[in-house]
This record gives sequence, structure tokens and C-alpha cells, in this order.
Amino acid sequence: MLKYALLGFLNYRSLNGYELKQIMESSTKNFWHADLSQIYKALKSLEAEGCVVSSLEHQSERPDRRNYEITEVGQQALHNWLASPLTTTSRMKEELLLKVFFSGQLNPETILTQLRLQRDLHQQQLAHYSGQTVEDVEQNASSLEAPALDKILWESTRRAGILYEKMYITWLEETIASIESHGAGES
Amino acid sequence: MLKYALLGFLNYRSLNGYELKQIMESSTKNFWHADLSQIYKALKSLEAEGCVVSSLEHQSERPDRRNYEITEVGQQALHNWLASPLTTTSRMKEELLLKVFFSGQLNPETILTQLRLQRDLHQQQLAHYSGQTVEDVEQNASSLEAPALDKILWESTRRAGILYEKMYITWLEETIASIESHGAGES
DNA sequence: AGTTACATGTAAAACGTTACATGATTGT
DNA sequence: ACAATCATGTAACGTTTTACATGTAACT
Repeated sequence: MLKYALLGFLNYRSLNGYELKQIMESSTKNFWHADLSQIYKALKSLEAEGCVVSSLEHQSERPDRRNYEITEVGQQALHNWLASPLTTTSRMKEELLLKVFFSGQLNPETILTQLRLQRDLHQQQLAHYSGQTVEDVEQNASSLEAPALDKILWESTRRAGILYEKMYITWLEETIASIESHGAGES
Repeated sequence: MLKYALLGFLNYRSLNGYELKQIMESSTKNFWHADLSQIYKALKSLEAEGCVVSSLEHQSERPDRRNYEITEVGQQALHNWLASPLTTTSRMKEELLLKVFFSGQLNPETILTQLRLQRDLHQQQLAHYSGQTVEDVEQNASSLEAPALDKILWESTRRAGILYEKMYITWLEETIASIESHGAGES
């Protein structure tokens, strides 16, 4: 999947590994991310498959950098991926939920502390997404020339982040309240 | 992480790999899942670490089965994990969002078809979670003797699934509508 | 003097999926 | 006859993370 994310960005313009990492961090990080070393490996394997071509650019006073450009093969691969529908929903892994599920034998305060911390973290993330505008995504994301539909879709992914964080905070608050009132009933 | 999930279940009672898979499918699958072969591998490595002990049980007319029991070392490991707070939020990977992000250069109908399909799938999942009661979770989950707090926490994880699916459907409908009205403006 | 930004990579480990292999019993 | 349930595993492959290694320039 990472390969398609990289091809997706390279389809706008040529980039190096380091830039791809930065662009992902400022645009897709709430639903897709990757480590730098993973990006470098993926780029190599994309080149081996003929989906991209690279050229080494020498810089004085800065490390050399390798520029990647998408090929026709790569564009085909990207289009095929975009066009083939997902027939299942994605299964998530949420460590916090797993902990909650098994926290019954512990002191309720142990899990309450963790839930309150997560609530604060999610509130920060919500504030971050809410303060971001489509223009920010456009600029940070790539300084790519984006047609009108792109902007609608990018805004939609930002909106997904906001809805997700709001939902998460609602759930955390509900859960904290329900554990607290259980404790109150006990004492 | 899978290791702690397994220890969590084994802390209620002894189980074999096959049973662990079934229990996960009927209780934690909306926030944690694992493949059978992965479970068998994890159990072996848990045994090597001294967190569980196993014994082979011979059955006539059924395959032999290997029963796993948690040890004190395993209980310690589980408690340590439960007690150590998560200081970050979990980063998710959502292939659909990634596709949406890069679908701007395609025919809008291509992504609309996919979004409508996902909406149907999420509606099915919502119906499934909504129809499930705490008692179902209790029974399917393990036929474990669960104290009152466990039930509250299990119900809370089920509730997380419901909120998540509702949020997802809301987002899908918003996104479908916004792409549709963009297309209408064009024509 | 220490950190961050720039820039690329290797090596090892951990984690996860898919396919294969076996084999009896029960239900359709 | 065919598929599903029970039950365990190996092998190969693919993905992801973490740690290490290098080196300059700018900022604090």
C-alpha cells in the first residue's frame, strides 16, 4: 500500500525520499504514515519494478539527493489500484481498547488515569485538525497544482480526522464516567 | 501486543490456540484480531519466555489439542502491560482514505462507487454491533467468570464499535454528497 | 556545546498474511 | 459429494519498526 501512496504523490511531481516523508507527515499522517527507512526501501523496489526512475542530484553544502520520477508503468499501477474497489472494511488495531477490555482485574484508577491522558491527547489532535485549513493541506502537502476535485477530496480526509477525534473523545468521556460511577457504587 | 491479548484471555482460564482464535473473533475483533498461524507462533514464543505452560491433551475421534495455562511470570507481564500508560495515540492506516486522497485525477464515478459500497458494508457492521448484547459478548467471549467491572468495560468496547461505525457512515454520506454536488456543478 | 534540518541508507528484529499439509467427523 | 468444524502446525513472503552509521550547516 505504501507504494501506491508514494506513486500518488509522485504523480503530481518528482520528489526525493526525504520530501515524501515530510509531505506525508503534513497531509496523510492521520490515515497513512511511514518511516523514512521504509520509504527508501519502497522507492528502491518501485524502481526495480519500473514504476519510477531516479537520478542523483549533487548539491554543494548539502548531501546529494536522489530524485524520483513516476513512469508510465507507475501511472498505470496507480490507476489500477485507484480503480479496484475495496470489498471489505479495514480491520483496526487499537491498543487502548485492548487494555480496556482486560482492565477489569486491576484497580479502576489504573485505567482511569490512562483514559484521561488519552482524552487530553485526542483533544490536542482535534484542536490541531480543526485549526488546519484546506490551504494548509495544499501548501504543506505538496505545493502541487491541484484541480478542484482534489481540494474537495483533501478537505474530506481532513474532515474524517475531525469526526474521528470527536467520536473518540465522546467515547472516552462516556467510558470514564461509567467507570467512575461504578466505583462510586462500590464504596 | 498480540502476546498480551493472549495472556489477557488465558488469565481467565486455560485455552488452546483454536479456542483463542474463536474468542477473539467474537469479542475483540473490532479492535484486535490475529490469524491462527500467528496465534500458534505467539503461544510458542510465550512458552519459551515462561509466560505460559502447555500440555498436550489426547482426544479420541478429534485431533489432539494443546492446552495453554498462564504462569505467574505471565501474570506479572500482563499486569505490567496493563499498568504502563500509553503516552501517544495510535496511528491508523485506512486504505480507503488514502484512495480518496489520490482520486482527484480519476473519473468521480470511480470513487463514488467505492464509497457507496463501503457505506453498505459499514451499515451492515453497525447493525451487527447494535444487535449484540453484553450477554452475547460474555458468552461468546469466553464463558469466563467476569466481575462487574469487566462487564462495564466489555460493554464500553462494544459501544466504541457502534460509535465508530456511525461516525464512518456519517463521513461516507457527507463525502458522497460533496462529490456528487461537485459533479453537478461541472455539468 | 547541543539540537534540529538536511539527506541517504543498512541490518536486524518483530510482526503479519497467505498458502500448504494432515485428517476425522458432522451437517447439507 | 461438498463444505464446515475441529485442531495444529510449517514455509515463504511481505510489511513495519528500531537501531545504527555518516556528515554538514544553521540555530539556540
